[in-house]
Amino acid sequence: MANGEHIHQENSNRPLFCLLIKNTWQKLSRYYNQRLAGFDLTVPKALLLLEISPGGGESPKSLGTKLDLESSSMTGLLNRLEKKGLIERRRDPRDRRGLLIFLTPNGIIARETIKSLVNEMDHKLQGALSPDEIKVFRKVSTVIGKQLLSS
Amino acid sequence: MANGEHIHQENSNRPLFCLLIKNTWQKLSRYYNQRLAGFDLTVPKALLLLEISPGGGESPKSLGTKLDLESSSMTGLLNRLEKKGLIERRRDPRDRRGLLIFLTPNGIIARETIKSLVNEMDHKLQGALSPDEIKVFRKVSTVIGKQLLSS
DNA sequence: ATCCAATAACTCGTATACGAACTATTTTCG
DNA sequence: CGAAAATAGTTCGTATACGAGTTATTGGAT
Repeated sequence: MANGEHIHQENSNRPLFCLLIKNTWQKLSRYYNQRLAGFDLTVPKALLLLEISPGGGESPKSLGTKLDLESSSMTGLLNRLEKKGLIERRRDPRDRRGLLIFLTPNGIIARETIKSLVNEMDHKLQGALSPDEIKVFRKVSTVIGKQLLSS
Repeated sequence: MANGEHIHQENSNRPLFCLLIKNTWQKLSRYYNQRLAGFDLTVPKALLLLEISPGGGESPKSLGTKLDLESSSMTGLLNRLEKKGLIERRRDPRDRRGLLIFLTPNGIIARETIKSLVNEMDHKLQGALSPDEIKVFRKVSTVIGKQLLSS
């Protein structure tokens, strides 16, 4: 009886946190990808485009920090966006190791489209939930992210 | 002024829902993967192993439904687990299109290890949050998942 | 000045996931 | 019964992400 299997009152019905979050992300991702497919875009590409300010001039490193992506992941994403003619890589004149990323005219257009599309979807989600619920959800997500780093 | 850009009071500082959830999942995933690496496992493999009851005898289809994975994704996962000697595929005698999945003795051992490891991690997370917060978080996650299907 | 550590980006190999197309069965129906 | 539709798994091509290792460049320490 004291063998530990009743110490935490068993997750019985509840799915593991891990699976819950994985599934939420997967569903959200599929949903967004469907809607972005018409523009020949995907969630990661769209999120990156949104992160590049129309003025441009940020390094892949800096963008990767904002999106929490490794540099090797950035390289691939930037390659695909460059091939589609939405962004441009330029050498950083002040540090020739680095690059500066700029949106092309088409990239700027795409970004605007994505922006309203994603905002609309965010808004729809918020309509289905109370402000309090959203607040708690945001807080818990943040806590999870931070909590994991310190253990 | 009435041009719509102030209708929803701008997400100003808040990251988009999409990015928030993506980042939460990514961080969680990295964290779990690090801890599972010692067993030469990964999150998707671990979640699948947990889903196979020690008695076995479920089809890939059914397991895929529980994990919300396409059959093509299941094939790959099962291949990797089979190669590692943790599961076994058997023909379903009652429907020769189908398969039945069983844990090997090593698979059963691995599953037990994962189980306590994952429960422990779940527990730790729950310790950092209030029961109410967890409840709301679970609810919102569920709502998001369901909401997206119906639009 | 020179040598070594740090940094930015890239390459490579692997795992994950999807969708579309294909194969082998089974089921359904005319 | 026998053809057509449905179903289970697989294969294939693509996108994403990681980590380890590589190259080029910069910066620091001596």
